[in-house]
Amino acid sequence: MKRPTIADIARRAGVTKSTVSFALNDRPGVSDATRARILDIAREMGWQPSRTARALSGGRAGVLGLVVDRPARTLGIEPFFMQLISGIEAELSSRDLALLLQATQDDGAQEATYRRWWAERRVDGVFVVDLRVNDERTKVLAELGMPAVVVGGPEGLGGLPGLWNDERAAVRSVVEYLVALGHRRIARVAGLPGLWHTVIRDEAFAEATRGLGVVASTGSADYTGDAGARVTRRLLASATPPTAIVYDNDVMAVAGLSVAAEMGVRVPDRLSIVAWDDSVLCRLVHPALSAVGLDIPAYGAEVARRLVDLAAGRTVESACHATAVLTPRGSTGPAAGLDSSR
Amino acid sequence: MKRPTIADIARRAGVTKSTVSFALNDRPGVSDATRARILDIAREMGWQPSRTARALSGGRAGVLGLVVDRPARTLGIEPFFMQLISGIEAELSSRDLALLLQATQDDGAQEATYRRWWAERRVDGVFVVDLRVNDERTKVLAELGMPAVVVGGPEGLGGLPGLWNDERAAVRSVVEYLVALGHRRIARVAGLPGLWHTVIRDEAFAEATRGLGVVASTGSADYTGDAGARVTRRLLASATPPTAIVYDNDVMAVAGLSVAAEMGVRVPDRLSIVAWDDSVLCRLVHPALSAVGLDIPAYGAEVARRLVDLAAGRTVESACHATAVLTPRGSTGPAAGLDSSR
DNA sequence: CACGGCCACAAAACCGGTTAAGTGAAAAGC
DNA sequence: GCTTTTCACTTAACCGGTTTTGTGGCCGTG
Repeated sequence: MKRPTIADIARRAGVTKSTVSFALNDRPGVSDATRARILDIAREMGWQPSRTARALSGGRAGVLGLVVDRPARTLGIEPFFMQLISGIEAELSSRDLALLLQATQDDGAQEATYRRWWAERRVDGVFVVDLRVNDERTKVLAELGMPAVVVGGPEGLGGLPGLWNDERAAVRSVVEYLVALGHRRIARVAGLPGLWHTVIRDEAFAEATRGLGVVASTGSADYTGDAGARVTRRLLASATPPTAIVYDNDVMAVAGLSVAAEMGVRVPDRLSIVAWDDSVLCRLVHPALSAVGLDIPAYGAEVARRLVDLAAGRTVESACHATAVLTPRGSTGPAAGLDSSR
Repeated sequence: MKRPTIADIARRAGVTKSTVSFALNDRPGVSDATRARILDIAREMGWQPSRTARALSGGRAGVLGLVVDRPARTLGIEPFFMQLISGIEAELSSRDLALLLQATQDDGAQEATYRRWWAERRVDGVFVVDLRVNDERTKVLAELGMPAVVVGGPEGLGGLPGLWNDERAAVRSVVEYLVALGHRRIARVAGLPGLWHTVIRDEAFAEATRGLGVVASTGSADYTGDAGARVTRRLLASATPPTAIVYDNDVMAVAGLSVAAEMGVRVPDRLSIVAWDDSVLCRLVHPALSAVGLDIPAYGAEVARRLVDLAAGRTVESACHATAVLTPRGSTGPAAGLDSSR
């Protein structure tokens, strides 16, 4: 059987489409008796509003978009995204909105996707992730006047509202924790150099270690296990290896742990490891990794709420969401070696 | 500035909407000169078709849906889904289709989502993942007449077309590999009991080990690291511990490896470990895990092609996609202990 | 009693496309 | 030379809602 439309209901109820529409949308101008009758008929016929018709008429699609720019094979491994997505999802589905997902290969394709989506009126707004230094996307979005919320900040937002976490405070707490354990040679394995994310943590790390008598070094990687392993090997093979390494994500930290095992460097006796982005992964390995984490689904939900507001025409301010906290586990301990023997 | 519509183009070109529509859709009935003029104007004005208008008029949404039924926090950790999704995405975006994602909490919600999407004409079809024994979803989808392709099979498809991998052959190859290495006590740590996936592997494992003088045992888990660790502890603490364990996913295998390290059971000297679902995770740990894997993005792409065909009204047959292959790495080796000393 | 206001509903336009049916003029056919 | 066909385009309906404008009857009021 064909799906019922408001015209079908109108015919059965002996009224016109508009009356049915008013009744179904709880708007004044319909008598209680007629309204009740229409609602009954609608329920009986199993009517559901057509999303497309509403979208065409109302001018809003009821869909928010997310473009993720990672190669297919590495996309899966980082828990961050799926957790963010499921947080966003939970918020959206409770409001009867949908999430449109697209995985692209490069930044240019991402901008093209934004343009197309907006021109096609396919989405009411987008989430922007992986904010870069001098990010072209913010310009495109501002130019289009497309509602967008940046997952990140506070720098480089390009006029768009953002929601970020206090990276500086988190970095500081990690450094202080390690220094308290006696570590004086601390290395950091950073994520992709172009991301604001990385730049902010770089600065915060330099800042936090300054004046504490700490020899800080930063190695550049790209979030993949291979890069994390490579940098770790180099660090551990140096004449004065660090006694603690902080990794910019969990995947690299796990890779670093494996390299340590492979090179016979015992964790945490000889080397302490701290991972960013706490996830199941950190508790999966032995020893379990001390990690800096936060409630990512909650973060996603909050970001979603903001984009919903923005798409509905309300103004949204940029804000700091939370500060990630360190959960010490088996991979960190007192510094060993020369430093502690003094 | 407002987005241009075909009416705007028609006005500028001095023709009617329908002529513009014909011209833009490469349909006959328009002179070459007029067609060229219309195309020029459309390009100049930056016209893009409105998806919603097309969807309303044409009856198809240009969207395919995927409902994933995992708790937010565990969703992220398994690389399988993101890889599947990105494979699907790659295929869909090349055809200008979109993927609508929804994460639900229970199976009932999933059916409700299907009904709602279909009633709202929001999607043209759906992907069905995590097929269960006696899966209610297949009934609902058949009842709705909603195009759907099952990621899995060949059993329990409930009349829907499916695309699966040859689990039996893969299980057999793993068992034969381990037996060739001298293993006679092989354990399997299975995934969620309700999934067809699991049932088929259970049977295949029993079948493959039969008649080879192998003592086979299967422990039930749920894909989480915690469950994998728990079962592994139980297995290794028994009087006659297995010399090889096959895990139903990579996460549990990594957890198992950690438990072995924690209990002082050396891998692969005392225990060989094989993971299902090969991913970066397997190469991240030390020793790297021997794993059974396949090209999941390619699998996703093939599934997507099938659903696209089905949604376009073409008939689609169920089929076997591929057989996962074993990649031996550092976690497997010759069996040690009593068995090899004979 | 004439008037205005309000109520409940009808009529119709609109969103931006697609598509079936219709039309006038030129080209083809006998 | 007249009919028929073809071509190129127009008219108008349709998809399924929302929203603006119209309208007739009932009400209260001075």
